[in-house]
This record gives sequence, structure tokens and C-alpha cells, in this order.
Amino acid sequence: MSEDRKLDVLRAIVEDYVATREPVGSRALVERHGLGVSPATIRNDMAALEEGGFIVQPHTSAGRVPTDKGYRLFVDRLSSVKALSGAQSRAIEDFLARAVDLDDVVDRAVRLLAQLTQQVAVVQYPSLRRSVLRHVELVPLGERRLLVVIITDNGRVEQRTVELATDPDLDVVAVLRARLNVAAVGRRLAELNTVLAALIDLFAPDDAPLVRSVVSVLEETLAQESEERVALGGTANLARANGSDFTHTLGPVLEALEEQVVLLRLLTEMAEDAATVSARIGRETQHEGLLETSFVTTGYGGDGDALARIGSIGPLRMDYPGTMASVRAVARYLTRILAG
Amino acid sequence: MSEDRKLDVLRAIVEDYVATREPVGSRALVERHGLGVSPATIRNDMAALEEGGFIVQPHTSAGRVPTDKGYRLFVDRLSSVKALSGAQSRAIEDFLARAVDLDDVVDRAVRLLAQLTQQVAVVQYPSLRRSVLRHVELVPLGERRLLVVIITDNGRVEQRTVELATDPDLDVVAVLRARLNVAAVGRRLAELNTVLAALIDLFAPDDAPLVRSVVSVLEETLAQESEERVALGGTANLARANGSDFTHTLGPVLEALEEQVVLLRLLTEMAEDAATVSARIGRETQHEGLLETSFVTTGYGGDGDALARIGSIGPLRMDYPGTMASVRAVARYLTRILAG
DNA sequence: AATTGGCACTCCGGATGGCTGAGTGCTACC
DNA sequence: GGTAGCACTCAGCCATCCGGAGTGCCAATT
Repeated sequence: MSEDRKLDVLRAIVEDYVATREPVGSRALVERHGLGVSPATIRNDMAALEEGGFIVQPHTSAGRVPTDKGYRLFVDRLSSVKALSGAQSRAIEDFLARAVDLDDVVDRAVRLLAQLTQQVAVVQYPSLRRSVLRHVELVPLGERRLLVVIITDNGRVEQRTVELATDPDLDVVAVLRARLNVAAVGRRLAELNTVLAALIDLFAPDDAPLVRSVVSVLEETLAQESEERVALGGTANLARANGSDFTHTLGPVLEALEEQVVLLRLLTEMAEDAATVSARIGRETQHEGLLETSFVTTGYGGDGDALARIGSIGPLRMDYPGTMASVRAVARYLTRILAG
Repeated sequence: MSEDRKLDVLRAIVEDYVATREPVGSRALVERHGLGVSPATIRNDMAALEEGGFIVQPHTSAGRVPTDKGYRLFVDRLSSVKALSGAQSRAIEDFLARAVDLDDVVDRAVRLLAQLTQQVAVVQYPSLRRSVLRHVELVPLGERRLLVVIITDNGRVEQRTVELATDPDLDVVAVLRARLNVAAVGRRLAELNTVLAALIDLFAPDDAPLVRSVVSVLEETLAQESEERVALGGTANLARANGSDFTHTLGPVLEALEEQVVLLRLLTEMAEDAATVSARIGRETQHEGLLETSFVTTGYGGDGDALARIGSIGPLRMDYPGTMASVRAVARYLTRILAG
């Protein structure tokens, strides 16, 4: 009973099950794949695989179905990421390039990935903390209010209004704007706190309240944005007439998807993974609602370490190589667009 | 056979069916509501109602179920909008008041309404065209790019970058910024086009390309924003373990919800309705996927005519009075927050 | 003319039972 | 180790049956 063949059998089971959504038996296996042995032999191998926890039978005398562990082995050792066709690549790039602003880029990426994988797409907004400040703008709004606009190098714009005790002195605002920009532009937002603190001392005591307000709003915004946002799309694919994978377990899945916290936790965890394209399979997601679900993600927007992540969520029996290919492709073009 | 009793019967059928999700028969009807007549009498009334197209039986010898037309009559003549408890009102106001910016307000409103109605909530972003310009900011970004930021009185911020042929002259940018603000601030965005056109002639021919670029970006943004965006929440409520209303027709509904165009069309149509809280019931939505669905909306943010709309989507057999109450309540507080 | 009681009729939904076919595990054999 | 054969298991399907809820209609009552 060769080890190699056992792995071949597992691969074949995964592929067939993904394709047909039916438990796969020994006969079908030898017929559809060119393994040069008899069903009985395969049965022995399957018994061993079941022993190892890679496959199970839904009931006595049915075919076998991969377990989480089986898919995991498949992903880690038995599959390689497909390449997309040239036409597809061009279509992706083209579609993303039409975006008018960052929100639009994210929106398009979500729709695109949902379309490509026929699953749920998730795109995390580029992290404020890791991006580089390009400009800070202060706009007096009258009524003792000041608008603070933060612009980063990847096109993200964040705004807050500050309520002041008195109408601001326009000259002071101008000076503050200038100093802020000199001191902070070109720095990563994460390292901004120290720079900002030093700034306060440069102003006359009379102006301190204004400066302090603005600085604290900036700090708050940065702190708050460590809890990031994600965009979601393609939820309809979960219920697709075609693939009736969930039908009844669908509620919990939708609930999990609405809880951004859950997605964000997973995304952050996966950022630590060694592999460039990383996967969480079934119970690996550590979340009740996602038990029958896998999540494939990769980073984007980074030179070196990524700005944020993009991913696709689908049934346990998803087309892993295909999904990984799509996710990686969209991430690449996304990176290119944001850099350009 | 009194007309009044027939209507009472219809109301009772709707209420019972909404409560139990089971076709309701003549016996149950006389028992649960204090109609002082016998089941046989009710049967006659029901026959008449069926004749009129207000109810149907799913199959011979089952109870009756309201039709779209039946619900419509119920909504128009047989129900009145419930009032919310004081505690509920305070909770709503409180929750919305914590928002930090416009996006957050919208986000909170969606979550709140989804929670209140246990259905899908839809909030349209306040229209740019109807709001008043508060400030335009121009930020040179280097590399021949200029960021244009548009700020409206209700806190919405829109930004675009402009690609230029040459690096802009900073003095010209400053002048342009000043003139833009003088000319445009305080006006509704919809009337901006004419104002902007006049502006170009004030500049020297050398600067015309710059001015022209900025102006055309502004115009584009306004034009583009007539197709607005909506925020969605509570989709998980559709598949709630509790209410298995769709189970199998759920796919098309999710698809429809993802198509913002569909929702926007409905919202715009409903803005024309006379009633303050307006409803589209079943086929009235004119959309395949929403056949088994009703959509209850109302405007918000307006003094007089509304800035945008907010609404709730649920099964045909939703609690109309309750939903209408929640929608109206959230809209009111939303209006208050945006005005403040 | 409206209401009511009675009655025959319809039909859904769940329960029961038999059959089939796919698939397995095992054992004996190469 | 690989293979062939065989007995066994069990989900899924179909057909049948039955009870109950609910109706429509008619004749009797007020």
C-alpha cells in the first residue's frame, strides 16, 4: 500500500467531491481517474485514509467525503495554485483601473472577486496605521467648528469635525496647518503620536486649547482606525440555486459575515501565516457560524508587508486552487493600482 | 353579509397569519377573535373575500392566506402605525447620537433598524445634489496631481484627484480655491453647474487648463452622485432559524439586495408616494427576486422634501404596523441628528 | 335576507413498508 | 501487496394508507 497512491486517492476524492457534491466511492474513483488498480485496492487505501481522519462516510455504505483535515492536506500538499488566462488577467486589471477613488477601488475589487470565485468576497480597507500621511487639511466651518481632513498616500481620506470653545483665529489655524504638515507628512501614521505631542509646545499658551483639540482628534482617529472596516460582496452566491451547499445552515453564516469583528479577527490572524495565500478550513475558523465554510485570503498593497487583506469565503468543498488563484490575482492588481 | 365584518375578517386573517405563519381557517378565526358569529358565517365572508382577490387557499381544503392585494388593503385601511415606547425612543436617539461622522450615522441607523424590525434595513446616503455646499478644498499632492475635497452641510465629504498636464502653480491654486468658495459656498449642489461655468473666464488663458480640470471634476462628481449609494444591514435576519419564510427562495432575494440599482429605483419611486410611510408589497416591487417581499420606507433629513430615504425589507407576511413604526421612528431621529 | 348546523368531500402531511442500487468490509487467492 | 468475489448495510425512492383540518353547499332557523 504505497503512500504516494494514498495521497493520489485523497486528491482524487477531493476533486471528485468538489465537482459532484456527492460522496465518492471506490468504483467511480478508478473509472474517472486513471489509477491503474482495482476498486478493492482503493478500498483498502480509503480505509487507511479514514483511519487517519482525512475522510469519512456520511453513513455506512456510502461513498467517502473529505474532512477538514483532508482538505487541509489537499491544500498544503496536493494542489498548486492555478494560473489565470491572459484574457482574464487583462479583464481584472481593466476593471480595477476604472475606479475613481479608493472606495470605488475597494467596491470594484469586492464585486470582481465575488464574480470570479462565485463566492463571498471580503476586502479589508487599507489600514490607516500603516500608510503614509500625505496631507492634513484644516477647514474652519464657522460656528466654532473645524474640519480636520487626513489624506494618506494610498488615497484614503478621513475626516472629523472638532468642536471648539471659541471661534478659531484663522492665522493660528494657518500656522498649525503648516506646522502639522511639515512635521507629519511622509511619516507612517503609526509613528505620528510622538510627533504630534511635541507640536503642542511650539504654540503660545493662548492657542493651546485649539492645538490640543486638533491633536487629540487626530490621535483618536488613528486609534479608532486600528479597528478597521471590511467590504463584503456576493452573499447571494451562498444561496445560489446551483450550489445548494448550505440551504439550512445559511442563517448562521450570514450572521457571522455581518459581524465585522469576526472577519477582522480572522484576517489579522491570517496575516501571521507563512504562506502568501492562506486558508482557514472549517473549524479552523474558530467560529460557530463558519464551521461549514472556508476562508482563503492574501495580503495586498504592501511592498514587503501588506497594507490589508482580501479574501473569499465559500463552502468547505470549494475549488481551492481556483479560489486561491483568483484571490491572488485580484490582490496583485489591487497592489499595482494603489501604488500607481 | 355586512361589509364591515368582511373587513374585520380580513384584518383577523392577516393578523393571525402574520402571527402563526399558517393558513387560517374559519373555526380558528371565531375562536381567537371575538367575532360573535359562527364559523359557517365566516366561511361565507371568506368566500366573498376570495372572490375579491384578497385571500386565497394554498390548496383545496386548507385555510386562507392573504394575497398582495389583501395586505395592501390591510395596510391602507385596516391598520394604524403603532407608537414606540418611550424607552425605545430614548434608546434610538441615544444610539444615533453617538455617531462620529456621517458614515457612522448611516451605519448605526442600518444596524438599529435591522435590530428593531428583525428584517433587512436599507439606508440611502444623503443626496449630494440636494445638500448645500459648505467648503471646497484643493490640495496639491505633487506629481502633477491635485486633490479636490467637497464638504456639504450635512457632513458628507467627497474627494477626487485630478491629473494635470503640469505641476500646478500654487498661487493660482490658492486663488482658485478662494474664488470657488466665494462663488459656490451656500448653494445647493444641483445649482452649481452654472456658477462653475462662469468661473473659468476669470482666469488668464495660461491657467485655463487647471481651472477647467478642476471644474470638470466637480461637475462629474455631482453628475455621478445622482446615482446614489445605499447601506444594507440585517441580511442574516432573512434566514433566521426562527422565521423560515424563504428557505428556498432566498437566493433571488439576496441577489436583488446586492443590486443597488433595484433598491435605488424603488426608493426613488416611493419618494413620489403621497403617504409619509410608504410600502411596496410583493409584486408591486416590480422585481422578480422581491416577489415574496415587502419594502416599507420613509424619507428623512428633509425640512419639507426629504434628503434621502430609509426602509425595511421583510417577508410579505411582516408586521406592517410595527415595521412602519420603527422605520418612521428611526427616520425622525436621523433627521434630528443631521440637522443638529 | 342573513345566519347557522350538518354533512359529504377534498386533499395535505406524516407514517409505514418494500424494494433497489451503490458501496462497503472481509476473506481467500494470486 | 494487489485482486476477485461475496455477503451485508443502508439511504432514497415509491407506493400506499390514514387522519384531520377545512371547505362548500344545502336545508333549517330567526
